[in-house]
Amino acid sequence: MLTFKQKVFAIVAKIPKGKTMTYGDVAKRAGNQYAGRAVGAVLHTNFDPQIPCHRVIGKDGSLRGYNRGLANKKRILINEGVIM
DNA sequence: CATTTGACGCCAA
DNA sequence: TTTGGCGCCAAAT
Repeated sequence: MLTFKQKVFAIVAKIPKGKTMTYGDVAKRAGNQYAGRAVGAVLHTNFDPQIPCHRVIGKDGSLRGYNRGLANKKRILINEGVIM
């Protein structure tokens, strides 16, 4: 049985390049439709550069946080073709 | 074990 | 359109 955060990591790691998911979406996939906050908390605690958490953004497309710097995250998203 | 905190999301004013 | 408030969850202390 994977813990919530393990699921979150797995899901985030599965996000295809050039694509983005909202925290709520990930939460829903992780098993809880209302665990958007928890998703953010999990990603915040995880400092693994191998986890493309930069592809996880707010529901309305707003960047929230990033363990490597928001500016970097923004840059990466643009670089991957995720333009709003 | 109980309390606090935060990278959310939706609704009402 | 912007601001404020409420509900929800898991991790950290």
